[in-house]
Amino acid sequence: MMSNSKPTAARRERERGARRQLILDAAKSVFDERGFLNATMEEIAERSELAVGTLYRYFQSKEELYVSLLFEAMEMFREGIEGARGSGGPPNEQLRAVWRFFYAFYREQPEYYRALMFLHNEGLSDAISPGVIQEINHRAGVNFRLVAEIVQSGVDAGLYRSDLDTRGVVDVLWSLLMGLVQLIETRRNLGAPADMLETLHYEAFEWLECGLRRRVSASVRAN
Amino acid sequence: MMSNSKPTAARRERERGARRQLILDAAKSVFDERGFLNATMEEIAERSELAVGTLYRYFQSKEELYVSLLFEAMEMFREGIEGARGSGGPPNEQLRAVWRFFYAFYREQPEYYRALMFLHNEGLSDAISPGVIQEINHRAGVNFRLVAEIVQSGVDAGLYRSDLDTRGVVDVLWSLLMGLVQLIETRRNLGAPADMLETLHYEAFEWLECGLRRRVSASVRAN
Amino acid sequence: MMSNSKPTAARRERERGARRQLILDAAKSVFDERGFLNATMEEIAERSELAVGTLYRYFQSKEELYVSLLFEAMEMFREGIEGARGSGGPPNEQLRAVWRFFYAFYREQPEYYRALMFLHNEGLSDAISPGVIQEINHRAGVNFRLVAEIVQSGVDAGLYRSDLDTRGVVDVLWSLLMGLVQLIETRRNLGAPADMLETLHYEAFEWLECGLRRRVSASVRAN
Amino acid sequence: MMSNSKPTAARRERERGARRQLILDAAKSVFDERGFLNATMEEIAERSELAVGTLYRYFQSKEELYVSLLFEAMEMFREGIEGARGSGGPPNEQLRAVWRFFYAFYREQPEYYRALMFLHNEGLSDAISPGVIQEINHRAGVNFRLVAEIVQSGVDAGLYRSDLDTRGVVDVLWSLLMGLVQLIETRRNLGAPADMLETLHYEAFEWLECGLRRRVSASVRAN
DNA sequence: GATGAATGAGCATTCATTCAT
DNA sequence: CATGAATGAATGCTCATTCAT
Repeated sequence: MMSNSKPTAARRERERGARRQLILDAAKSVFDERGFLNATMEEIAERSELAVGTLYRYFQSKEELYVSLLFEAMEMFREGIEGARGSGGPPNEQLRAVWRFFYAFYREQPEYYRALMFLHNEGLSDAISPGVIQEINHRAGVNFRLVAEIVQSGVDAGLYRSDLDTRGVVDVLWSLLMGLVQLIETRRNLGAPADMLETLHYEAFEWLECGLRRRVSASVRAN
Repeated sequence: MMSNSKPTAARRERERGARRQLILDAAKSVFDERGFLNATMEEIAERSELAVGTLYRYFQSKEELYVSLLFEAMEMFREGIEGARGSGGPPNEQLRAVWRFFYAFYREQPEYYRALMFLHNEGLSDAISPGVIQEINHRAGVNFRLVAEIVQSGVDAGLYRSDLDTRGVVDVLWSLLMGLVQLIETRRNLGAPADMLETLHYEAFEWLECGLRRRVSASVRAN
Repeated sequence: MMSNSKPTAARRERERGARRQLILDAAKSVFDERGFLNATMEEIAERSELAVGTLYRYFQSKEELYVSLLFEAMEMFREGIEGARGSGGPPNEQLRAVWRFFYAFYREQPEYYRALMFLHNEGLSDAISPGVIQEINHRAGVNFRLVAEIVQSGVDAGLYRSDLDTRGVVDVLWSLLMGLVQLIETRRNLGAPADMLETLHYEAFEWLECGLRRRVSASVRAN
Repeated sequence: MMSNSKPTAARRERERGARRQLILDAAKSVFDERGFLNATMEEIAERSELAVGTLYRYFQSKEELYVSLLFEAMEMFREGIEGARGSGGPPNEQLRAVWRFFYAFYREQPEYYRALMFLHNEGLSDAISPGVIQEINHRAGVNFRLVAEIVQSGVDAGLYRSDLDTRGVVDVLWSLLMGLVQLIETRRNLGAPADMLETLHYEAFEWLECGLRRRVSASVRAN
């Protein structure tokens, strides 16, 4: 019976988590609407119905708040990847499913991709606590590893070349994804024709995936 | 004959061009050192030994000045691509040479890549005159077309699949390049291990290029 | 009999005093390290292992906490003065001993001098409870009176001029001390040469003390 | 004839100086009313009818603006000292005149004394350009030297002891002045009786000055 | 055309203090 | 009594851009 001897501590923990999420939700909507630079901490505070100072009790800086959005994004990535992996199909199909998920996720939540690109800013780590950076690195590592395991299972199944650097394959897949997103958005930004992302996205995968496969007989070589 | 009826006009034109270049050179060095956000128009003015106001007679805004750096970058890209194409080797070698050039150019002038990524910023066109955007689009189009012609020549030579969307191939190559650069720089930024760009870069091309080739006999298909 | 009718009350009193001292000790070390402006109540709370709110149950404000450090400083002054007085030497030696003590105390605990100078801030009394101000005034009065008694004993012994305003003498001594400290620290702050405090301090006393003495015969007068 | 070839440059220089003085005047009145901490750059801007940004084109920081007030204060000190020196009286009278001037100046412009005490703040130099610190040091040096020359002339006249460290004498005089000001203002601040500054100020000088004099015959010595 | 002094809106961040538990 | 999360007002400073000369 003598259970929950510290009811306050537990509730506090819960409330802290809830409030943190409240801020993150407000932040997501503001950053989404205005972009990082034009977003103001004041608006985030208003939208979360908290005081500005409270935001800073949960996040060290505007940058840290922005980057913290990636925690949930990466969690969703993980779920998507595990979903693709758990589908039970052959490894190449799993990989294709991951790729499709990446694309679908981008269409649904493009702002997360902007936050991902934000990580590219030099000197970012000055504004963010080491713990957050560590967490980002950790989650990214987990996700990359999950996809690498799919590739590895393709190798094990004799489907992919046995000399593949599976981690490198994932890096390349990810790079291709981010690069495509960037290209398409840049074109739209500059008013250049930017159609066909879907097709391009699909084909790019096929081309790349082809290079991973084990050859039964040589393909045509010009030299 | 050789009409020099307007010597002043000609000289003026020349001086204007020289001064414009002066500004661009100063801008490049400042943006390079400080990044776009931390660079100030005042420092660029000082370094070009011109007045701040003069900068605005040549460039509509800080953004336009930054983006204008891409004119020369794209010219260098063009030269690199034409160099690869003029090497006389087979199309796949030409393509590989282009890819190597991209990499080498990044190593030498990484700041141009940052300016390229800058184009991704939403709402950028508000700060830039249409002419500049047009010029960027034009030059990009030229370069993409040049590479696409190499791919096409590969198709014509029976080396690449005849159903290739050559323009799409170039988009994918370019996306892969930019994505890799971004990934590597992000990792460095976050203190994550970020070695092996060179190898990765090389392999990524091989994998991708493989998917472009015409198949003599089918490779292993799992399903 | 030994009434322990209110053991809790007594213990409470003791605990309250101990906790108060705990806070003062933490405050001293924080103010010492950071200075008044850069010190935060939060850090003081952490270092005393108490909650921020608790600090405010003992001290009305940050200012009051800072100024309250002077209680112990003034107690130490009192001990120093009484030590000098109890040495049994002639009054002028006692006075010199006081002066030496002032100097030694500054060398050991310069932060107390900063708190003393802090009293100079206009509008300070708004942030401090009257009781604390009263206590400061009281202790200062006691100390000044003690020194004044030494001067008076010098007068009584025929050593010092009989028309001396002994209280004024002490004011001047104290002012000279504080002024010297300020001058030396300002010079150090501005990177100006600031040597010789010790010598200066010593000589200043001799010059001043000389003016207090009863003249047996006139000294040279120029006019 | 060909005179004033650069009238614009000259006028600009003049205007810059005038505007700088405008700011200093506004700053003096605001700092005077509110004290350093409660003064805001915005109010100084309003009162000088300039934009906030303009203030920062003339002064690097709020601190630098405050401290720059001392330029004019020190100039007034210099004039006062030279006036005392030029009075033609004997050295001790000149010194007394300097002392009286110090006192009068404090009564008229007590805010300058607060700025002088401000120099005591640790870490001040971080907020002030080296040039300003240098200038402060320079002007202070000039003034101290001028007073030291008076003392020296007293020594030369056989009035003061020949073993005097004249520079030290001035340091002590200055310290005594600042210490007295501080003591009196502290007392007023704490509601303690703080009368008699004038008398005290006068007597302090007499006592101190006495110690500088050459003795014709020994005064009473107790030991 | 060139100049460069002036502009001034805009914003992240701090921290002493409160008060519900 | 102790707690410590929440508050939110308050402010120094930047810097792209303009425009009178």
